[in-house]
Amino acid sequence: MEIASKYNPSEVEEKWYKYWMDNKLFHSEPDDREPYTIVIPPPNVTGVLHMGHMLNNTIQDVLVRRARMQGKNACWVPGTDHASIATEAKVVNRLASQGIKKNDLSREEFLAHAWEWTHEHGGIILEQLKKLGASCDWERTAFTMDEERSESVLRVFCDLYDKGLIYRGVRMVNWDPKALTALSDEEVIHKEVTGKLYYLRYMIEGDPTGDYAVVATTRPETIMGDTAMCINPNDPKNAHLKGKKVIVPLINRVIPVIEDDYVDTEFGTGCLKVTPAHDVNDYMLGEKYNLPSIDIFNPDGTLNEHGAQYAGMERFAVRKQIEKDLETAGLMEKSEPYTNKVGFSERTDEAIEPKLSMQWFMKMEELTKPAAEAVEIDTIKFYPEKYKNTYRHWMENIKDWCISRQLWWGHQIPAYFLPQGGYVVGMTKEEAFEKAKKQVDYPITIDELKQDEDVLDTWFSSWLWPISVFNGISRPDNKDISYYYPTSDLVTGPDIIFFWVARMIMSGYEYRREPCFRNVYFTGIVRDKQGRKMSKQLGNSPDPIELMNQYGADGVRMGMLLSSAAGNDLLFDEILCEQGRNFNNKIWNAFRLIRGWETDDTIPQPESARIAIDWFSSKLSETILEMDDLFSRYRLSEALMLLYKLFWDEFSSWYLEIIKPAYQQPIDSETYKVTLHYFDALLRLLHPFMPFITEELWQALQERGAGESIMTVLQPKSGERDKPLLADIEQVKQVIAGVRTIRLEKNIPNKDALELQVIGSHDERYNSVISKMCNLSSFSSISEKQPGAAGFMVGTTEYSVPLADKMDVEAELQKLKAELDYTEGFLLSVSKKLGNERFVQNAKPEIVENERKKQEDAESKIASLKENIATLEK
RNA sequence: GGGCGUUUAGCUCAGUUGGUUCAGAGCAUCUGGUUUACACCCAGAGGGUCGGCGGUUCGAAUCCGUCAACGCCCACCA
Repeated sequence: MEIASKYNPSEVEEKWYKYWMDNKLFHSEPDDREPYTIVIPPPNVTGVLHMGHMLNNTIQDVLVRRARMQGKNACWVPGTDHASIATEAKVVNRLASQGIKKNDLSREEFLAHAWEWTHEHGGIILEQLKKLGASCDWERTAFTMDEERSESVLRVFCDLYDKGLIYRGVRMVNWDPKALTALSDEEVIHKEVTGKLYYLRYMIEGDPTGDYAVVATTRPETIMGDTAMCINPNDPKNAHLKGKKVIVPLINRVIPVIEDDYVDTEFGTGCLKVTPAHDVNDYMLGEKYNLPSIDIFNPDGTLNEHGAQYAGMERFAVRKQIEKDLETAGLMEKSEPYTNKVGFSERTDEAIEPKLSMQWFMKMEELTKPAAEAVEIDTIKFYPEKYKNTYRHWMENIKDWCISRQLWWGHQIPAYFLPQGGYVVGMTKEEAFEKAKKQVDYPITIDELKQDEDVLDTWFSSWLWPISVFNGISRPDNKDISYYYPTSDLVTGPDIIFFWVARMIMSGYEYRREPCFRNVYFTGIVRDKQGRKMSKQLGNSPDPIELMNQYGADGVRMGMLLSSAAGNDLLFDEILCEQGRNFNNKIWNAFRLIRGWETDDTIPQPESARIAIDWFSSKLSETILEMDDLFSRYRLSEALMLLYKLFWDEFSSWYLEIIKPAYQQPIDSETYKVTLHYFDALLRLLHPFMPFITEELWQALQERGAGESIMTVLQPKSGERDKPLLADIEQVKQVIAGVRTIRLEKNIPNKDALELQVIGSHDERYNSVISKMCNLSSFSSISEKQPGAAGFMVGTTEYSVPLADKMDVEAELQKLKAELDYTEGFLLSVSKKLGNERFVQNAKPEIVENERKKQEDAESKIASLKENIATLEK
């Protein structure tokens, strides 16, 4: 069979993915095995795959495939999120490009467009995940707005309402004037903005001298909403204002001066304008002192009728205009450059307007108790652990969650307004009607009930995800939820620890009385190699599909993993995908080599092959143990690197080179058989990381039955480890490397056989290996080094190769002297240590013993080095 | 303003309870090598005052203090 010298991923990837699908190898049903469950962090339904998804899903796939190969019943549930605000924004934009305004459409018409968009773009991302090799149970694909998940959301809403945990009320909320909706605190990003601090003059009412107070503010456009001025009662410099009234500039409205020690006397002039409708703190002052509240903004951020002459203008335009007008009127004392933090909408990047409005909220305090404890006592473990702090801090300072959004795309709130005020909450309109009839004492018809127009925050459906994907809300005792829940691992980014992770933990305890997962692995953020976040604007994000076409899915998976030290941001560099591709090729070619050998039953197994087999068996066991440890700590990057070295260095460069028969010679069948077995084991270890190439080669390794797959065979188990043998072979490698170095330095081609001489203790057992790897003509033990020989030391044993005329005495002397120098220095430091009585007394005996041995070894090494130098200098 | 984290080779990172020749890995670099699996390769080599300073200790990359730089999260000082 002729095999290409380069691995071509595109030929095999599609084939095997289809094979896995056709044979339903990703599908899971409850059985008596131990379950292993992951729910995917659902990507936006209309999103496209980016590098963050690549990383996240590669990790999940590695974990799932490994669990499956450990004999667990692995189930990875895929799905998508309706992403209320993001999707609605996209639909609005598309409509706008067609000249249609959202307001011109009815709710039903708009939703029809939104569903059309969803069906058009939805699921693309799931198809892209397939290209990556994701072994999701596609039969379980869920969508946060499909029937089942929607029912879960409504049920939970009604339930929490009945429990008194959901309430409706007027509160100061974060208002996004572009998206025209309220947002939760978590959706607001505070950014530093350089602006101005304006000092405004508020004339004192009835003061004959024309005296005034000066107020410092960053938002002069809100003066129309002022309903008081506040000073600190203990502030002597403003004491004269006590009990006075002042006049709001430009609009000449009279407002009282109130006193509260909230005011910082050091800031500005110590006078604070109070605008209860447009500032959170002012709102609290307003509540405390019963001040009127004047809302001067329309929902879109323009000024309303309270904006006087500025009505209809946009808020930032007003700021500029009012600055001029104040100057003209002589009411602007001064302005100075000022930097402060302003909240922006996470989605629209619009400056948030604090706004009083009627919204639905969820009480959080009760829910946090079991959730906070679970993480605190490691019932749910965080990797890396540092995020426990972040989590704890948020939990301890939690505020009620604003869950209503003034949008259409999402789960419409199941609350129904009654004709004469008030409302009822029910799963359906019919249910609500039944409740309404009991609640009111006047006759009503079902048509008089009007459902709340608002929808729920997207995260109100996501927070149920680990339960709702198994229908555990609507049918709490079903077979799936009982089997798969609690899920095992969650893989996600730390940026959604509050949005999602924390809330899932809460809902898990509220609805299942159990943790929703055992471990949370937080990935880092994918950045470019200069450390910049990947973004569309910068254009620094490679197209994952392109990458996979270029390097193969396995290559890209490896590239992602290699760069992702657990919990750190990763600086993605395409060169790592190249490394991944090269590794694929290495595996491919090792296979070609093995596959090309003819076997012969009649030839005996060479001694060197027998040693190599024993050694590699131990090496394999050792690696498997280390892998287990690394996986238990989610150090996937290191686990892969370990395998990489095992395959490339230990297996290819050492094992295969030792057992390799001479050119066009057959190999003994015993060695061949074991080698195939090792190769098989390596493929199985590699499979979670590189599913495609390992399946391709596993299938090619021997005849396989229909539907058989490497996916479902077990991981190799670690066996006996012969530690002395492992150590011996490391010595042997050093001897071989020593000879190779001599060849390189003296320019001796590999085909010229060399004589190797040894002075001192040497283990004869491995001579066959050394001879083969070094092309030796003879191996002899001598008592004194010959003058014309190049040498090296391994431990305290000296090896030398007689070179006759090729010898460069000067160079050899220099080398020896340098080594003598180093060893003498080393001996000095060891002796010093041993000469220190306190060391000998205090250090552990084995440490001291070790130092003694080091001393002896160094002394004997120095002796032989000196001897050699003397011989050469003759 | 508070909290957390990071700082080790040119780059990206390991380094568990302080002690084995502990200063490591991969990549990159340099040198030599192509009829005999793989140049997407093989063999070999160079490269670091472990961010600075101070302390504890017989002994510090590791523990403590302090400073610096960078990053992240949280916070109502207008």
